[in-house]
Amino acid sequence: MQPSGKQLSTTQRAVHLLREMIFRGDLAAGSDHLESELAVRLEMSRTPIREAALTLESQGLLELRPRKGVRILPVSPDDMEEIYDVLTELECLAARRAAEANYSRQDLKALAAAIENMEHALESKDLENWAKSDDLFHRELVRLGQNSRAFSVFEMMNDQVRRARSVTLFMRPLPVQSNEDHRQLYEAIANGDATRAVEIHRDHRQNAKHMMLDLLSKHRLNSV
Amino acid sequence: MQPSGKQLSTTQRAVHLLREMIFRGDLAAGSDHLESELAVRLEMSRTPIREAALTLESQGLLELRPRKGVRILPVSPDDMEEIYDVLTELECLAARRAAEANYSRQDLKALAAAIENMEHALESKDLENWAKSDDLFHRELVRLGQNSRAFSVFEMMNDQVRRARSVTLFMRPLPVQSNEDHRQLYEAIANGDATRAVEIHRDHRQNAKHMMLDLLSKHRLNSV
DNA sequence: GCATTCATTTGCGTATGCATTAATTAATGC
DNA sequence: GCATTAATTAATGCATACGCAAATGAATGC
Repeated sequence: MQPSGKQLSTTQRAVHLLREMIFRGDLAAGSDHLESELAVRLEMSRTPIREAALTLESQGLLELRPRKGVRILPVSPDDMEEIYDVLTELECLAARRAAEANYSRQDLKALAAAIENMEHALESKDLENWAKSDDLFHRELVRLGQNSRAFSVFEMMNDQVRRARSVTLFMRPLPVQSNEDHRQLYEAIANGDATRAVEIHRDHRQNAKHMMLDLLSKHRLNSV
Repeated sequence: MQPSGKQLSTTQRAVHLLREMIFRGDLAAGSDHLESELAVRLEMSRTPIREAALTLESQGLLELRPRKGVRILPVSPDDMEEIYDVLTELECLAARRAAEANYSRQDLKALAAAIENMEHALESKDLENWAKSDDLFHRELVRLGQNSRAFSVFEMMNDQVRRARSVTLFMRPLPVQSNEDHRQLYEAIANGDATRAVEIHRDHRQNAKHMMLDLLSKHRLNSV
């Protein structure tokens, strides 16, 4: 949502870089890092590091602990459950509002495109791309819900899920049902059937949650 | 949720003070304030002001605009609708989880106490106290939902509603139905009837939203 | 008198410095 | 040898300093 033709401030760069480092696992969950250490690593002074850390702290990605440095927050299965539950509600809200909004098929074409991409990816068993399109689908769904606050909370929490999913992606069975759910949701929205849209999507999300939790527990992943 | 026996850091004080100033209307919605101006006003340097502003920005209370100072974000009726919609979902999630949690009446006593206070306040037409207890009820409900993320998003958004409600409190009819709703919700939770709990509370919240929006529109309050 | 350009001001972004205080290690007593 | 306390270290929280860029105002040309 930033004007893209702008050169970012050092603080903004710090936010981006730290996020990436966290998601790439470069800064492992549970690890501590001194502000000054990060400063040399990103070749900037402590100030932008601190400001970025403050931002990321309020986004729930890390924690500033005096004298211990910033701690990358691990996400436990219980955390995961919390996150999925919140995401479920926000996405269902979006689904309802989207269905009520009388969108044309044209308005929904990004959603449809995401579904097609997922189906193609699934056929060629390209899980990475499937995950990417799945993500896009959910994001587009929430965008269609037209609630900027719901959207920003969604983005925040979805980031955490993404991290967990990148770990479990190749442990799970092929997401055939998932694609089917999405297509049904799309139809419900296009038909303006809010009740059904919510019903489908709530199930979809709860299934996803249980799948994730089962995987985490089966593989003894107590934190991601 | 801070350990209360602790002396706060300057930055934390700045956060608290700025919040208060915003909610008391001391910093009016839509107004701009230079960092340096706030610094002298709170008798501290720019650094903690900036850090506090960054925090409050990510909580949606204000916006940092280079060279224009921090801008206290006005809340429009559309914003209000967004906020109510998110709150509705999060509180309904909490209601469902609370009902599923098999709480004893003992566990629910804070909830019951809030209801009683509301009823007393209503009898003596003490709206200020009614609002306070109502707030407590909703907060306790979400707490019982046992989802820390939902809780913190709730708190964030509830702050904004509180501001709007303090303006409209004396414009509205006596909240008789509201108390009745709360009592029914309490019973549903105590009886472990999740479906009914959600049903009641969703209605309750949607009514509150429409009441608020009607008041804002009737009184031409385009921003709070 | 209006516009355009140049100078000036000013607020922010970032760096740096410093005092405070927690953590760690050394030291002393038992 | 262990515990308790003193000394040292080190990281943060905050203050301050500074350069840049945007906004404002002055000056010059037409």
